[in-house]
Amino acid sequence: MPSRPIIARELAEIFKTIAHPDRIRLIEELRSGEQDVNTMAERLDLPGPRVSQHLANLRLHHMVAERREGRRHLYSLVRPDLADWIIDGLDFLEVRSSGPSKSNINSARRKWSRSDHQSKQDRA
Amino acid sequence: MPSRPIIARELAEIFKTIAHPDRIRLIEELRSGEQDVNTMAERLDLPGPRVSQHLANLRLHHMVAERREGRRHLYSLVRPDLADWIIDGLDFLEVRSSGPSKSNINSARRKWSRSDHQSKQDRA
DNA sequence: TTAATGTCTGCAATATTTCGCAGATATGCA
DNA sequence: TGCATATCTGCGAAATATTGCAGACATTAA
Repeated sequence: MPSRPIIARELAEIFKTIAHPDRIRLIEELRSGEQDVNTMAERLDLPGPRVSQHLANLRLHHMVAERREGRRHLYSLVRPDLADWIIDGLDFLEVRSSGPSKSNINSARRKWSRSDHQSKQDRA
Repeated sequence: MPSRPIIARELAEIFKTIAHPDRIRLIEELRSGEQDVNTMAERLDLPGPRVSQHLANLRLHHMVAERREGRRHLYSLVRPDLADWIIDGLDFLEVRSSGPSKSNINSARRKWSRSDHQSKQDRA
């Protein structure tokens, strides 16, 4: 029974599901808690249908859950620590001159990490 | 300066680079140390050129390093803990009936994790 | 019912990845 | 030099992913 190739396939699915800038931003956005589609679309400056599709993708892989309240669809992370694990990937950012600077990375890590979440001017 | 979208792009690059079953198997294979292309191709039962291309992809993103010894090209992980981080992603495997069982996952985690590396019959 | 709001789906165009294979390059040995 | 071994590159076909947009659906309020 070839369990390793199977596990590799499942892991690849997870990575593919996450491997898009918009989806990563959505996941990190949801770190601060449940939000509806429109709010996220505005905050991330993305067209509504696109946000919707990305969320559908994430939901398909059980990474986010949906809950309806009136006409709004509220999404949340099934496993909030998913956001932490993703950020941990920054450790493996290739070191090259053209990339974001160390300070930018650390600032992103700080902004996105664990506990600090003001919702207003942190989208600079 | 929109640092968050930039970081999200870089993270997405990392995820895309890893998001393929063959590449994940190659990375986990390299966990036990430097190996040449042919050995990996045989052990993973993949065509040589394909292994070569995947490794070139990983090298492009500085995840593996190449060293030549005679006519063989030896590859190794730049950051061995990359393999651990990838395995940690198993935590986020969607729980569905058709997926690999919990026991399979844990067995894979055991096989692939930290310290145990016999090289022969662990490809079952 | 009608209108407005919030979100989703379908579709077609485009872009990106993956794959297999033929042949190129590079090294070592006779 | 000529041949075998080890690996790489190029290229076209096929599979997937992404995007924008038009319109559909569902909920609420008038």
